[in-house]
Amino acid sequence: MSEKSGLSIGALGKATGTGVETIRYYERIGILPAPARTAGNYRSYDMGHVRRLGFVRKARDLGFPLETVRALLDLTDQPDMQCEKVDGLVLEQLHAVERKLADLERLRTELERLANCCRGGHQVSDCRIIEALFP
Amino acid sequence: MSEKSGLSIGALGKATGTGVETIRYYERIGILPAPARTAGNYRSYDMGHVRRLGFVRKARDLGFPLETVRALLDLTDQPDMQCEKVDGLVLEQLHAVERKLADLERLRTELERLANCCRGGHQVSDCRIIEALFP
DNA sequence: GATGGACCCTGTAGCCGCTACAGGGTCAAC
DNA sequence: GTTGACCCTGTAGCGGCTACAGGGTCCATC
Repeated sequence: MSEKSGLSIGALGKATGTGVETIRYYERIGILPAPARTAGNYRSYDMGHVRRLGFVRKARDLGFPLETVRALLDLTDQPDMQCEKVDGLVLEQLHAVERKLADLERLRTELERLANCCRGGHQVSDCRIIEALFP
Repeated sequence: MSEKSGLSIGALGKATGTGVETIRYYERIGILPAPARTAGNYRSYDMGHVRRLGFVRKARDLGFPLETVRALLDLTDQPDMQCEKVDGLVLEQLHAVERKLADLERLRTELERLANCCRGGHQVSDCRIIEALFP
């Protein structure tokens, strides 16, 4: 992989903390453009790919679904657009996270109650957790 | 569906708030035992099924993975066992929920920061959100 | 007894975002 | 020339459903 300083898929993976299979997957679904190939048919990535994949990783780490990542990438490809849409996508994701947080907090409360209603030492036939789970 | 007062799959679904396809799926993977059949090959459920599926629904609503639900069901089928295992499974799920909560809270903080660093009115080429997402 | 519509049956494929093979090819070092 | 690390394509699997397609059954109404 030394033709004109391109990165191999493994090197790109290391540079961005992404698995090789994931990179190929991103290419297949059009998140990452297909790179040039070497004579031996190896993928050869440039710095644009590193940057783009880094963007994808960060957005994914923030929980953005791939479709939203795709939309964000489309926006970065149109630098003259107004950026309200970017803002909207981020707020939408923030609200999604807040909804999930609220759901999980309810869940935690329920599970704490459940855990406290029986602390072992019984037979299953007598266990209040099991009782509580039956409707 | 009036042979000996059995419930049809649709009736069981309504009684437990479960989709018909989901019930068939639970049967396929062995979460719900296969019921009797009518002369016309319709599934015919009894009160044991209603109770068991209700249990599954409640556990699923609490976020228990199906494999854990299966383990809980196995325990209810052995009423003479000590119930420490039940307690353990609940605590494990509680901890899983707490881990997810911590992750999501970090995410929310990040997203709030991101949302506040640009409030529209720019061009995408100038947008600090996009900037912040590039590594 | 014919018809219509609501329900049911099986089997298979799709969703998301990867991940893990199988069965091969390529490349650099020794 | 042989090892061993990497790469290639293609396909299948994960969890937990959900959505068909292409049929069969049941019951009420005419």
